Amino acid sequence: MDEKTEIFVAEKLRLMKERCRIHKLSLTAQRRAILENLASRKDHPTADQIYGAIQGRVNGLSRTTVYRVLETFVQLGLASKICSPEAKSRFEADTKRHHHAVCNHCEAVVDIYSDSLDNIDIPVDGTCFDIHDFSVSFTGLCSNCRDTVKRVHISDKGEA
Amino acid sequence: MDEKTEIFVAEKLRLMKERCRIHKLSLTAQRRAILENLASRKDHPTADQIYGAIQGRVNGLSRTTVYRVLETFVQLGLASKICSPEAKSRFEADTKRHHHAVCNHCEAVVDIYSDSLDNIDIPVDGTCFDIHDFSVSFTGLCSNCRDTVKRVHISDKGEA
DNA sequence: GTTAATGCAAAGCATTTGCACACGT
DNA sequence: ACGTGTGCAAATGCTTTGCATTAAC
Repeated sequence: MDEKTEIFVAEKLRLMKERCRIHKLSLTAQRRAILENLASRKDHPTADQIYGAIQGRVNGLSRTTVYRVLETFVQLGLASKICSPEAKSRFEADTKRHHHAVCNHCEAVVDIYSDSLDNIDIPVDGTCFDIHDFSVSFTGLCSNCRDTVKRVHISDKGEA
Repeated sequence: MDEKTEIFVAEKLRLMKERCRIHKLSLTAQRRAILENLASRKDHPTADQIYGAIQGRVNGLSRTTVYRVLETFVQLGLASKICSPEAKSRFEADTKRHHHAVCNHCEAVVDIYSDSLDNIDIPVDGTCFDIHDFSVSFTGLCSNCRDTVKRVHISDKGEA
């Protein structure tokens, strides 16, 4: 683990303490271990992969706890959840390029058509990825839910 | 079903016949019914929702077939698969805005950081969606797989 | 007639839930 | 002490698989 990662992990742990205090959540060994593992890796692990990585190190850690703790972290804005292609899928017949907006509350998906989104500049980055296609995913509240729901989660995107 | 949808469905069916002929796949009643249902709806149904919608209309249709046929459609470029928030999830500790590239072959996920992507113009469209955040998802081949794999699937994005 | 597709039932994973016990504050 | 978090085991839900049957070309 390089120095940069160590600093990142330390900062995450600090932030967790702060958020837990604010929301009156306990600082358990499991939460610490899970956050430490997640923050120190560069891949995008599933709950089960995190469980596999630390089950030896935390006495009697259960898979259930990993699932629950990760969900808590997402609520606290300490982690993000991204979806995986092997997952439960939705389908659509429209195969032209277009984009989606997903409601954080009711999980409705709406299509977005936009020339400007279709033509964004694709950055040629260092990963040597051979890009075939792309799409933009928006998250937020749909027109039905925006009036009903005050606040969906506690995250404060953009910092730390 | 309005006229525009009817035309879309008819065109999809035509395309299916063509693709099936090219790849020597059978034109079964199930495939027709599933494509017809998928193409005529504006939502983003799960396999199960499609099954529920047409199980009465096709004699003895099985859930398994719906799963298999949808997968075939994706391979043929007749449908797209999008991931759903209720699905198998991956997590990451980085909650700053960034983007992802997912390998079509090994399903690896790599992070992409780019100021230009972070600042794309968000179209103010007619859906009244209250957008909280967004990210861009790229699909293609990662640096490992690009050399190994010739062609991942048969889709030809951009037409039809 | 051959080859491919379907249906069924069972298996496989990922994830969630209920409840008793243990831990953090 | 109090309330919350955890572990366990069982349940749930989505998806896949094996194999015999049936249908398409």
